[in-house]
Amino acid sequence: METRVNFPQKEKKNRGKRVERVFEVGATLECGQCFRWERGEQGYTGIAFGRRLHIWEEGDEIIFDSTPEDFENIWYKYFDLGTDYEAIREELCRAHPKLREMAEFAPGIRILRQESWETLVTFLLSQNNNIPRIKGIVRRLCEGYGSPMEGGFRFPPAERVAELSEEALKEIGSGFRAKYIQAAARMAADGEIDLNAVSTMELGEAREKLQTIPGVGPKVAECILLYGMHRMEAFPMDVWMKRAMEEFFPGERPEVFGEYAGIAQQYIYHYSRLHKERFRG
DNA sequence: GCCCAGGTATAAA
DNA sequence: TTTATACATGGG
Repeated sequence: METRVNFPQKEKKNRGKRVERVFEVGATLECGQCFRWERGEQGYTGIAFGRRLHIWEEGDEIIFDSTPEDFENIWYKYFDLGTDYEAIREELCRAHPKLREMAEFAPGIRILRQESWETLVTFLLSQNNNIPRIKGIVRRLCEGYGSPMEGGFRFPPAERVAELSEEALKEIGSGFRAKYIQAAARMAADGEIDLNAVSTMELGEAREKLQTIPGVGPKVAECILLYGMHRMEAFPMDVWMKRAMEEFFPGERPEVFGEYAGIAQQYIYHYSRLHKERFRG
């Protein structure tokens, strides 16, 4: 069963034939915020919240190969379809004109609402690692220890991961990060950290709490807040972001972007990766 | 084979 | 408080 959702392309006034997309599937799923989506011959396939989805673009339409129930209950929220990104982007670009040039490379990028536990684990794996390899480790973790479901495996819950030995976690290729995953799982399973509670804490308090998890530093904490708890004011800052910030917004702090700093960050990050050579130092 | 990866913990300056 | 180094591994 398919759910067809129309996202009309809009002619942007005063800018010739440039179009504004409010949802670009590829940019959204390949901008380094998620690790369980695979590109196929047509579109992408992935699993989240125990459901599998095949999604692709057809002209102005986004096709969700799912039941209407799953679309309403899961994917609508997962892809944050209730948020008006076009309005936010316009507001951000008006306040920060230099951002406009960068945002134009991925105007339809969206911040996913991923599961917080999965986000914690995948970004623990991200440290000093690369995206293809992170995806491989996550896939082996799910295939080995996630409960089987139609067309794949669920992401294993903290209680399940907490049972695994450090050796078992190394066997899937996590390397020195195995001990971090194990500690995080135990903390989450024991209730030493309540991710649900953290998601609603005041931002500074939430950052502090997340960084009590071994292996979670300022960057990973920010990724968990933005991608796994939908705190839009969070601003993950890696080496590429720092260079891009220095060039486009010298002397500025992430806070200048306000309550939607996370979206601004995503435009800047995407741009800096498309222009690697420029920011290679 | 070599280089590097959406960083962090730890030690040293 | 700032700066340097190890870390496990395999994709490119």
